[in-house]
Amino acid sequence: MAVTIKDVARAAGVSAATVTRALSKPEVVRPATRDRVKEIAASLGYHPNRAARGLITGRTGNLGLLVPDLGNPFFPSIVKGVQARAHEADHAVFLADTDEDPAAEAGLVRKLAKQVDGVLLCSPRMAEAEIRALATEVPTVLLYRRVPGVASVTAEFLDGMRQAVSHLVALGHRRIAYVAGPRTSWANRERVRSLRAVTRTRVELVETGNVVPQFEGGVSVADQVLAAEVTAVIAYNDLVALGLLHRFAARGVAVPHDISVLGFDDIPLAAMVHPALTTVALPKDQAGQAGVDLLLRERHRERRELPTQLMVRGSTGPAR
Amino acid sequence: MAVTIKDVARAAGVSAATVTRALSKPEVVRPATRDRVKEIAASLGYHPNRAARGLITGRTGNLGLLVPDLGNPFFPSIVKGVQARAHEADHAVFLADTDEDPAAEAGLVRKLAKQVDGVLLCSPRMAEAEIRALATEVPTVLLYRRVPGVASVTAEFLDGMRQAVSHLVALGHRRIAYVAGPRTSWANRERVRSLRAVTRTRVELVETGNVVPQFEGGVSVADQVLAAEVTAVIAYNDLVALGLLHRFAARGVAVPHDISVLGFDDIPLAAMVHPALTTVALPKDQAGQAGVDLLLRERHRERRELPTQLMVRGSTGPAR
DNA sequence: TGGGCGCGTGAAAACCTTTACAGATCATGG
DNA sequence: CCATGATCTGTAAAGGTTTTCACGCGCCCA
Repeated sequence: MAVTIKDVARAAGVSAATVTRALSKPEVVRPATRDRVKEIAASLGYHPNRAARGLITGRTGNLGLLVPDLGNPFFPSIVKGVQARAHEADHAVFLADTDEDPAAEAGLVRKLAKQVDGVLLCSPRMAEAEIRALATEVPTVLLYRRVPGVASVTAEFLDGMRQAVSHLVALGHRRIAYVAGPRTSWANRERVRSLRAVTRTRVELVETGNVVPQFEGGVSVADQVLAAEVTAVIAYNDLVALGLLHRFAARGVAVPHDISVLGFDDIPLAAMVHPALTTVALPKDQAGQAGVDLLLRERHRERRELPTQLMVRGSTGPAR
Repeated sequence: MAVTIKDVARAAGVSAATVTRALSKPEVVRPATRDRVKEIAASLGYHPNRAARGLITGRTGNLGLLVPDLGNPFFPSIVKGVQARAHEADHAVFLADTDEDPAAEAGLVRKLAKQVDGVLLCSPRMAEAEIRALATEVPTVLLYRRVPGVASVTAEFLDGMRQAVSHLVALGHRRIAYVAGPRTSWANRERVRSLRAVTRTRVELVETGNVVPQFEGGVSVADQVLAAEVTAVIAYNDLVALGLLHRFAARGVAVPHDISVLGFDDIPLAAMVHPALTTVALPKDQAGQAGVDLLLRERHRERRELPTQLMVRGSTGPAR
């Protein structure tokens, strides 16, 4: 079986207490003893059993991370950021994919709650009350969602939207469509709000119905967008924008000549297609890292808002 | 604090032993008692502390999953499959992204090893000897790699390659390039092997140097491929193929008119671009699920090989 | 009516670690 | 040389759960 602290203690001729001290607070044990214990522990390949340690310290060294859909390349980027920072801090991360199912979220978190020091909820779709309840049960940091009293990392949507609309306006666009994401998405509501604030007088805004935040969502709503006779369209996210692009191409609509398309997120894919997608880049790595920092430093109510950046590529051009 | 088994026991007027039995082996406790305990446990929101349970049972209810790069959409698909199956079996999953760094892999696994019932190594890049060593320390299942004596889930590369080459040959291609992936990738070696076996006499094969298995890898090697004067190119994976497509478009090379492009994996993205990518679909969800099954059922030496399927789309056509 | 059996339950030990507390050792100053 | 304090180490309890063992009760059969 695995080597325990007792094995080390016996081999070193000391008590278990001395072993644990030698390893976790070296300054309180006599140097000679400490070195001997450390050496023996190493030679035996001893690693403290984290479950046992967690039982007594109440800290597990684990983090939970919830994402709505790993199939959307936006989320893997965040996961990578979380991972990197968590591993630096010697924490492991539990990942759970909720498949865009709001009902599954709370249950998954509660199951994880017992074995983590905190959870990162990435773009959670559940109700605000639920989140608030959860936050009282386990240290919680929200990524891309804001709930009063709960720590969060978000991006400057308003500024991002301003950049996007200014860009389109400068290109002569005066009638713009917005393809809305999931009703349950805070980010979607936030984008709509920003968009309305930013377009106010300069631009006529056409809002479509809500779509699933995926390629298929864009495909399915593309014809409606064309029928709306706009010269530009802003999509809830890049995946939806790519869906639009796809359907436009199929219908022989030239981008950006006939219509300009603008996305949100800046997933790696956005730069790979033809025409490359103009999009508002949101912080991903940084958001993940900031989230972990907040969690580990126990900043339970802090809010961080990271900057956004318009990436101008080939899918936007002068209005027809 | 959290609700413990004692709270439930007290509330139900029974001992802790009865509570644990009512929940984990319901058949041994009197129905009336069992139902009452279950009801009270539920109303109190009791979930056993997994650390404490793990301490005594030696099972943690956790799985470890290692992937080389979550940024490659192939891996999130596998992760989703693993997740789904693991959650069904009431297991949580630790995810670790190694960033294509073979040196980091073993260390990450060893850190995880203490707190999981087993690990899934997805396309591990480390040396075979290292994997064999790891497999003696912790139950291990390999995904998309084969090592003697270690359980694994792979795909029928040979058959997939046969489908791909037959397709190209039928279209009149006689000189085909292969863009190789990482030298450390078993999948790459396997693809080369299959390709050589399958092309033997019918086709002249041109192999390029190794590239990173990403979009950039395809971009960087595209001009070499053109210089090789082939009529078709098979890429290590879809991402590389998309890189080729991108560079070809930039150089004004028409696909599939001037050159046919064929990928491997069938990531969701492959169907979203123009022209859509012809590719050999590898099982992703199923591979993940099969891996979890092998791990949980303790089939420590079993091998499973899942079928592959050529997806013919727009990027392949008759040879010029 | 009494012995035995089986079912259902409780008490206690075990898992491995950390930590508060107490004890031991040693040096120093009186 | 002893008392005092400082430094180091050991003992024991605690954390939440599962499991073994034993006990009590009711029932059946002789």
